[in-house]
Amino acid sequence: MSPTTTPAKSQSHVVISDPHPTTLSSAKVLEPRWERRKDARPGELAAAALELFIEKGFSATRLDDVARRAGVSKGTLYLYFDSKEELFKTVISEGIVSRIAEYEARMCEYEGSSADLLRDLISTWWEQIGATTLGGITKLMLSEAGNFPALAQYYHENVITRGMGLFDYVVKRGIERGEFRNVPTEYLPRLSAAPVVMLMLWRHSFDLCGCEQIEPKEYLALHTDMLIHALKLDPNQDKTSA
Amino acid sequence: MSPTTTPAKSQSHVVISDPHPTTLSSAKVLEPRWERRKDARPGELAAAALELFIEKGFSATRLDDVARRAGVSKGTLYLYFDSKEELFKTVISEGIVSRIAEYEARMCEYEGSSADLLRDLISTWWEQIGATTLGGITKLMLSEAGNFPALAQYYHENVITRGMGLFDYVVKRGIERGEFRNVPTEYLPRLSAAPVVMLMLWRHSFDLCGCEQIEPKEYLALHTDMLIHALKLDPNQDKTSA
Amino acid sequence: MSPTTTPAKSQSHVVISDPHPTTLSSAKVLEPRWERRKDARPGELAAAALELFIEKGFSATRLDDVARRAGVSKGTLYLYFDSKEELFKTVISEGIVSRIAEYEARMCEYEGSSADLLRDLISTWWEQIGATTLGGITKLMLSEAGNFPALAQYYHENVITRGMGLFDYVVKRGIERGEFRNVPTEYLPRLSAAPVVMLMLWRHSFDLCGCEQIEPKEYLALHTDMLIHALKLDPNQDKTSA
Amino acid sequence: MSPTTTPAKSQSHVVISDPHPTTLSSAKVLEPRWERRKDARPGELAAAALELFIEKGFSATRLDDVARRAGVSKGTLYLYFDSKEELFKTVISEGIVSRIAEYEARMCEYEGSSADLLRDLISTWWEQIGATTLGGITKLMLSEAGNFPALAQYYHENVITRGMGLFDYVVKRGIERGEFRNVPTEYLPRLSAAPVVMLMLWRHSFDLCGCEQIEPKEYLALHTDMLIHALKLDPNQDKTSA
DNA sequence: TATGAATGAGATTTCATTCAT
DNA sequence: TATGAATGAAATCTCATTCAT
Repeated sequence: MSPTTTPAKSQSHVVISDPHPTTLSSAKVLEPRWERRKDARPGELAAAALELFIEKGFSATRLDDVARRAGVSKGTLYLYFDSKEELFKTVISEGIVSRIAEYEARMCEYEGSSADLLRDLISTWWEQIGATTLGGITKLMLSEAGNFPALAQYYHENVITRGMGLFDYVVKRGIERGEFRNVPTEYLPRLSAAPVVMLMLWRHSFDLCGCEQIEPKEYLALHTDMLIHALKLDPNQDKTSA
Repeated sequence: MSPTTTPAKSQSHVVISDPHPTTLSSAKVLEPRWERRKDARPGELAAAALELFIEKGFSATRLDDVARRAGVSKGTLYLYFDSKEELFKTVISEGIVSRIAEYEARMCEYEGSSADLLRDLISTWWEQIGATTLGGITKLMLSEAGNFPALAQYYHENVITRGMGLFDYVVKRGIERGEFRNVPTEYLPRLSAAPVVMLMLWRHSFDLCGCEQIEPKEYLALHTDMLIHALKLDPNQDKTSA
Repeated sequence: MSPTTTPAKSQSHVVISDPHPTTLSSAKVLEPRWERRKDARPGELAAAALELFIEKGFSATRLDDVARRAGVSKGTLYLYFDSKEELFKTVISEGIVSRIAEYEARMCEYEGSSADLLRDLISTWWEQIGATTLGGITKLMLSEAGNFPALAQYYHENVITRGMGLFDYVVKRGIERGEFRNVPTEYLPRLSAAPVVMLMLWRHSFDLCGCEQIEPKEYLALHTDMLIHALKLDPNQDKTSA
Repeated sequence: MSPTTTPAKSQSHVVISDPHPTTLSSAKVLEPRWERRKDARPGELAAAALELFIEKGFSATRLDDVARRAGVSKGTLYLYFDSKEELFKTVISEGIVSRIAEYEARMCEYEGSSADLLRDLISTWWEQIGATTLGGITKLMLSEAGNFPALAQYYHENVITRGMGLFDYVVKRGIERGEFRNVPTEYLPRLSAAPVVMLMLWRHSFDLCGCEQIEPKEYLALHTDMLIHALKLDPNQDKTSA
């Protein structure tokens, strides 16, 4: 369901169709204000829903609240979404508007050192993904994976795997080019990403309760430093260790 | 509410009482019918509830299901817990029966190298915490932090902070004893723990949907290796880098 | 149901079974204390139930509370009463241990003036009935009349009517003996009794909420005075007025 | 919550708002099906609830029944009232829309004899209050005073006290103008009102069970006559008696 | 398109009643 | 006789969904 098309109800396949990235992430659209923004509606609704789903979880979110936050009546929701579950699926799939693709492209052209590429990846990821709505979606999906296995699988394939792919590309590039130690690469992307993901989750959970705040800049800087250190070639040998 | 004491209702405060983690494990009993009365009950109920809360989340779990899984009637739940929310709180605080304390003690006496201690910590943590119910509780608490801020705060103070404390101890020990690089330690424990926590979360979310399985042994071995590598002293200089 | 006979079960008329008369009016019995008072049980239970029914009404009273107040377990109630409703009926019928009969007898022998007899009736009634449990029962029965019509009817016949009968006797005696004005007597007893009844009700309702307290002595004194005044013969005529 | 305003929920305070007594009268509407939506709703619901509360008491009344009697679904009740208790409070406070105020005004202007004023008060009271819903509310409140002390207090202050005030005014007026005996006035209003109140209660309790019916006209006529007689000056003396 | 009153299925909670001990 | 854990039917309350306007 694209926000720029007519509201097409009841999408076909189990999950997700047609992600049109631009809209979900930024719900406030930039029309001339004199005109009651018409087609922005579904996007606004989804945005409101997403916020609440992230805050409270799927079940605990009432459509009443979604409607109120979106500033419409409850009935209006049903003009655009067949059911609460449909809304959820839409919200998730809409959210998957990956800059991942953009970044994939950018990476291929990169010519600097792999360490620098890794640095860039981590900081860019945080800025483009972790700190945006996508961070919340990940937390949401993680919480609801048990209740929406198909959706979770879809999310895994389309977001997680591709996200990991970015890391995979960098570390393999580094190893192949002799810049990094030759560590086993199966879990390396996950390990590289774990702290970034944790930061995303933290921000949408304990951080909210006035618990300990994490300073992303410093936290990620240290992570990057450690990671590169860990991948650095052993100075007095060209073998790897384990 | 300890499973071995008399069922005391309405303990609204969140307190760790009498940790008997074993009771939170298996709820399925294979009696003939409905004749049994003991005071293993509260523990059984809590165990059943915990399982479901972890699987489906708090709101999505119906008390009907909890009762069914525990093999009792719905009314019985109210014999031991004032409300669903109370049940949730109990389940969380009961679960926090940390081996953490045990491990804290053990660590102080440790005399080997800090690298070995770190290795030990990570593998022990996984075995004693990550792979047990506590792992699920963490996922649950992360999901519900927004809905139960007080409980989340409590959990943060009593579980997360102390868990991080273990890592804190080890890395500081290593640095002080000149075994590790002198990296800034503020976020070091988090970074060291992040991959372990991610593994816990994974197991209770995407792992369930038949997504990619992670082999804890190997995953953690790599993490440990990388971490120690990252902390290793730079061989031919006494300075640190950043 | 006489209070002085042996507990005869299953009396004839529509309602009521199993009254254990001796006990209800005074629950604390006078056995040797060394022996666990056995047969006092049902009476104690009924007494506890009565108190609560009066305070909270029938539906709002939980058997749990009755048991607690009587100091027994809930199950015990069922050893003596078939159901909550049965308990209610018993409590009502037990309560009807009328001093009315005694007073009826006393009245017949009275030889003084009818005004004095009226004075005596009012003050005695208050002391013997209004101020005792019977007052509460009246309030209870009035509240529950809609839910227990048969019982209400029974109560009407056996308590209210006979109580009114006392007043009826007095006023008719006064008129017949030329002491009182010849007013129509159909509603005279009710009118004479109304203030006394209101006092009973008040004590078991608004009085409890810290509202205005009524001083029975003075209140009833004024009532008596007014009543006698109202019945006094017109001084300068031997006819009646209307 | 006034029946003519928008249904505002959660007015926990007990306030007299916008008395439209007429709306509390007939709940039975004879529509074809379930198509009607207006804002006569809250009034209809309250009316249905009141009837049942009076008949059966608060606890014994099921919201199911209220809904059925009002011809709506159970859920609809919660559109207008936060809880059963809130409904109760609303019903009580709504009911208190006293003609008392009107009568207070009328009384001040009265110029006839105090005896006539008293006559008028009694008959008017019966017609305007006793015979209307307010009579039932009094019975209800008396029954539930123990369970809703705050509400009872409120009722006492706003209804009972003011009602008594009417009688107070008349008898004091009579005494001051030398028309009545100089009796102590503290309890005089209560005594004057007691028979009228009893009549109200009777109608909503024993009267329903096919017990003895009371003919209001005659009953009240006698009461009035007696009362005036009792207050009449002693003819051949200017002193009072006691 | 948009509303929001109304619905009804289903959730949580209560409590009279039972029954093994 | 007495207990109190357990039950299950029924009550209160919630909320996704519908539909007349």
